[in-house]
Order: sequence, then structure tokens, then C-alpha cells
Amino acid sequence: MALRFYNTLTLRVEEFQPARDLTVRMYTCGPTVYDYAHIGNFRTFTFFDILRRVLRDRGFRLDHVMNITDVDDKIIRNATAQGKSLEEYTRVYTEAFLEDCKALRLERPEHLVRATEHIPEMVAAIRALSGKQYTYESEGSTYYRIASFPEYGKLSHNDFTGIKAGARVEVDTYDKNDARDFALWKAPKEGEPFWETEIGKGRPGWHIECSVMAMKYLGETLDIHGGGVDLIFPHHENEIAQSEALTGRPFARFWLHSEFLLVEGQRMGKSLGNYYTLRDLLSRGYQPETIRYLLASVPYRKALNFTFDGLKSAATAIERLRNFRLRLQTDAYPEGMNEKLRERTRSAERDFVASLEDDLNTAEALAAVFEYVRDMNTAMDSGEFRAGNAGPALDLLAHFDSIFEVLEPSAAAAGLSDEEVEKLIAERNRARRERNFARSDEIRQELLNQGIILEDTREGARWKRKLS
RNA sequence: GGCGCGGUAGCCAAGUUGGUAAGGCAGAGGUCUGCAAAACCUCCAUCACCGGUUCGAAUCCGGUCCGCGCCUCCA
Repeated sequence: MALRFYNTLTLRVEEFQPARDLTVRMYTCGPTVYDYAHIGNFRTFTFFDILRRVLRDRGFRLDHVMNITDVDDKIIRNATAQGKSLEEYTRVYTEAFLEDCKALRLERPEHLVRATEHIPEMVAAIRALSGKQYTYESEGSTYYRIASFPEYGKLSHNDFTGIKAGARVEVDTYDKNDARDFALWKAPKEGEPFWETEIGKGRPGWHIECSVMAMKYLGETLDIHGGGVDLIFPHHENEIAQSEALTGRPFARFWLHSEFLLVEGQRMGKSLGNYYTLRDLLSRGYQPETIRYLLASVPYRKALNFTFDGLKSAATAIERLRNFRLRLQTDAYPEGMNEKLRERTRSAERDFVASLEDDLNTAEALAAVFEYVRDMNTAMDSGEFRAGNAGPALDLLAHFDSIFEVLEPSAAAAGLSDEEVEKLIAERNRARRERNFARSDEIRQELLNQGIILEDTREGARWKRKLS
């Protein structure tokens, strides 16, 4: 089977192929760095990450651009209030964002680009649009005239032909001819930072940066453009209007959007007290891979209900996989190869891949892995498992982890060192040989208090660190 | 109101070209173990509701109810 994605443009699942060669040209909307990113943001960024990994797993090369919006009204407001320059203000959150991504094991796109580093390109694009009569000026700002782009609404599937100029209450403080028109270039208000350019003093509107940076690095037509569902309108609709007006060509072939994240069944909001940044969760002791697992386990097109129960459940699920891997690595099996089990490994791998190819059905992909794990554990218990089956099984786990990446523990928090653990285990082994079970259990409990779990097996005691 | 997405076991959630419901977590009972842990086994849903099509529907059609998102900044 081939890769298929649900395309917002057509509202259908379609087979995916890059337009040219095997390189996927992809643009995804990144963060606006005015604050720490929250888990809702990371739901979307985790989706991008899974998308990247699956594309590569299916043999494609990636040319992926993600923007960092480091100039917008909120940033200006906050920076001004703190008496900082834009650069000074956004640097903190940009770095925090990159750290968070790293913690969540999100791959870095080939191009991570900042809006403020592309002002000249944006100005050139706006001038080109003006040359084609798509714009008008008002009080020093430049607007895009939507009436001149008949296809407006094709992504959000809205029909705007009935909307009349002035029909809506003016909510923006800028003067526009039509409520749907949007700013390409905003004139500075008193005291606001600005760029001095050929189209006047000011700063870029939000939408133009994505059009410009996407096309600069990837060409006129992208294979994939991604973002959260809330960006479909107006952001992505406006990107299409700008880009296609400029080039006369389709801006993106596939539009992929991730659904919202809810917290305990409710929309996350600061006023509701259920607003969490990644940092909030980490400081509560949850491991990054636990969060990553939870975010990745629900297919991206379904709203994800983020709960603390869910985190606990995710941690336990990961432990099940880690236990299996530990067992593969530490238990001894009879020599040889069980061909039936070998074939079972192949079928699990096929199911795993087929699920991901089906519009990134991560839930089904996980099911394929867990079913496989159960079958292999059963085979181990019954003695059918052979030493030769361990390699393929570990390979399958590695394949799984090349997409989900949750098997390796994050840097251990402070606690006992490996050596200290081994020392205590040796002492416990002596106690057990002497059948001093009281002392033996005492040591086990002591270790457990330190987050170390002991398991006695035929090959002796093995241990692991508990995951939260 | 328009556009879009949903309503499957206690929780999360897969399955919609129709054929008698994946998986994870939690729970109950077993096996194994010095005791545990891990692992395995067994048990735990008729798919929001109503009607229709069909030999047969969670899956198709019609209707109803409910939830969420976008329609103004927002992943």
C-alpha cells in the first residue's frame, strides 16, 4: 500500500507522492515566540515529527521548513512593556522552544527560519503583489484585496461571495475596505518598532512570512503544508491568496491539519486553570517520553483529550515495551530459529507500516506492536522462542522506535548511580542465598524508594528505573 | 447560521468499498515466584438515539440529540 493523507483541500484521503523526485518539500507553521509553548502546540509539533519520520521511513527525503514568528502584535506589546528589543524578548522563548523540542525528541527541520530575517523578501513580495493590483494602501499600511482573488475560500470551503464590504463591525484598528481583507504590511503606531523599507515604515503582517519563506526555500509549489486546524482560516487561506496571486501556481498540493488538544475534556485556557506548558509537566516529574507517547498515540486528526490519567497510562504502556526489550536482551534462549515466530515478526512489521501509511494511524500501529509483544512473550513463556528470534525482534522494536522514539529513558534524574544499584543487588543476592528474605526484601524496597525496580529471573536479578 | 471534526467497554482509543467489535490503561480471578516484579491465561462493550435498506450494519440511507473547532488573534 502507498502512503495516504487526508487533504484539507479536497476533504479526502489521497495517495501521496512528491511532485518531483523523492524529496518531500514541506512547510509547517511553527511557534510565535511570545511565551513558552504549551502542550497543545506540542501536539501539533509532535504530529509534524511523526510525519517527518514516516515520510523518511517510506523512502523519501525531506526538505522541511518551519518558521519561527518573532514579530507580531503580542510580541511587540510584551517587549515594549518590558522595555526590551524584539530580539531580546524573543530570544528567550526561541531558545526555550528549541530546548522543549529537544526534550520531546522532535527532529529539527532542515530549515528553521525567522520572520525577522526575511523582511526584504517580504517587502519584495508585497511590491510584486501591488504590481499585480492585488493590494491597496490605507494610512501607511498595505492590504490584500480579497475581492481580486476569486478562489478565496477554497481551503476552508467557505463561500465568501455573499460577504459585502463593511458588512461586519470593524474589529481591527486599521482601516480596511473589506472585512476579509488582511494586512500585508502594518504601519507602526506610536512608539512601536519598525523597519524602514521601500513600502514605508512598518512591520509585516502575519501571513506574508509563511508564503515568502516557504517559496524561498522550497519553490512555488509545496508538496505538504501543515499546521493546526485553527490555522485553516484565515491563516492558510490567506497564504494561498498571496502565494497563488504571486505565482499563478498551486501553493501546496497537500494540506495537513492536526486537531485540537483538550485538557480533561475541556479546551485548554489560562482562565480555566488547565493550561500547561511542557515545562509545567516536566516540573511535575513527568518524563518527556511519556508526554511524547501520549501526544503521538492519538491519530492527529482526532481531538486528543490530554489527562493525567492518560499520562500515567502512557508511562505504563512504555514500560511494557521496555520490559519486553529488556527481556529480549537479558534472558537466555535455546539456540536456533523458530521460523513461525520469524514470520510473525515480519507480519507485525507489515501491519505497523501499513497503519502508518494509512494517514498516520498511530493508534493502529501501536496495536500491531503490542499484539506482537504479547505473542512473543507467550512464545518465551512456552519455550518456543529461540535465540535466533531475538535479533529480528529487537530490529522490529528499533523500527518502531525510529518513529515513536520512547524506548530510551531520558537522562536519569538524580538518584543512585548504576554502580550503587549493582552493589546493593549483590548484597541482596548474598542475603537471598542465605535465605535471609527479610534483608533481601528490605533492600528491594530501599531500591524501589529510589525508583529502581528489581526483577528476579532465571538468569538472576535484573533492574530498571521506574518511569513516570 | 455557514464550514469542518466527532459521539465505540471505567478511562484513552482502532475499526466505516457491510459479514457477528484491535490495542493500551485500570479492575477481577488464575499460573509462575521464598514473597514480589515481569510475563502469560481467563473474564469485563453490540458500537449516542430512532427509523429504513439488506440474508446480514458500528460500518449504507433518512431523521433526532449531544460535544468540539473555525468563521476576530490562536497549534
